[in-house]
Amino acid sequence: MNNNNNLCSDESVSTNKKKRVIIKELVQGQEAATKLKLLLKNPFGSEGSLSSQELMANILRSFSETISIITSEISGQNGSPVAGAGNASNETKKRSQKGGRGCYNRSSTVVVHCFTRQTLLCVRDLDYWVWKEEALCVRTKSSQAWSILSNTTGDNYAWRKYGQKEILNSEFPRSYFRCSYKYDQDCGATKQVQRDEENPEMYRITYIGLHTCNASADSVDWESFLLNCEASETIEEKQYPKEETPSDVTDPTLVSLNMESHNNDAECMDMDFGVDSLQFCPHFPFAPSHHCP
DNA sequence: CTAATTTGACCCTA
DNA sequence: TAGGGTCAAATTAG
Repeated sequence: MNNNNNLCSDESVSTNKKKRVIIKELVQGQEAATKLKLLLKNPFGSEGSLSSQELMANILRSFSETISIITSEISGQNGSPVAGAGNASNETKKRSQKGGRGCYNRSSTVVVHCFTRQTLLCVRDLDYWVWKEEALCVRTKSSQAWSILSNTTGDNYAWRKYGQKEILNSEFPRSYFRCSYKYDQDCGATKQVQRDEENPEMYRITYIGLHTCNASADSVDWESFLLNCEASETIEEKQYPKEETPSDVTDPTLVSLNMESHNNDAECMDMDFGVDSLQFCPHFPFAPSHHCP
């Protein structure tokens, strides 16, 4: 009885919190859109004001955040971003009990999430992003997944590389990263990084799962990250550059900053992707939501 | 010495 | 059975 009450209460608090986040994001998006409108009237802007590209990035971020929250609510993944991810320590125990490597928990492997085709549809009008029309299927555990093209592998998160694979018919290997706090804080976020075939200077980065760790980037960090962006880094030839920690990220020349030619975001959002769990706007360079405690 | 990366093996899905 | 994702021992870096 008490447990039920507590559950209802927790659920109510969680729902209210999400509503506040949604409202906040929409208000921020609205403010950014208003500024953009004024900026279009006065292209030179005032000193200290954000550029149209930065404002556009803010607007997209707000939409992405809001859509992510709403869609995760609808799909019933509320509050537990990655099925199985929260059991990292338990899985470790299971593994050690079994005593073998690569022992998968069948019950936690539920969804094969294919999303490249959807991304292709969404960005097909962009000269800047040219996606190969090959199937990219990511084996996930009921997690959200989204993909970006960027000239840097760094972001505001700390990652630990745990694998690298040669990919069939692909010139470049794919690297696998997990959140550095996977075991400390049961964070199940992972990402895959691979040089783009057609633009070898760019990295195709696929984020899988949401961060549940306390080390996640908030919007303020993201904005400073965006505003402090510098020129492109030199890409190492032999290996991917080592992952930057949150303190030494210097080059976020973001994909969203190259979106001038894309003026059809509404179409992007309204598209019927045919994938129930699709929960992202692929234009946005970072994870659409990091709902950390 | 500790932490991070590399890399071959193992396992799962299509 | 092939291809890709993950593990963990070995190696390297700080």
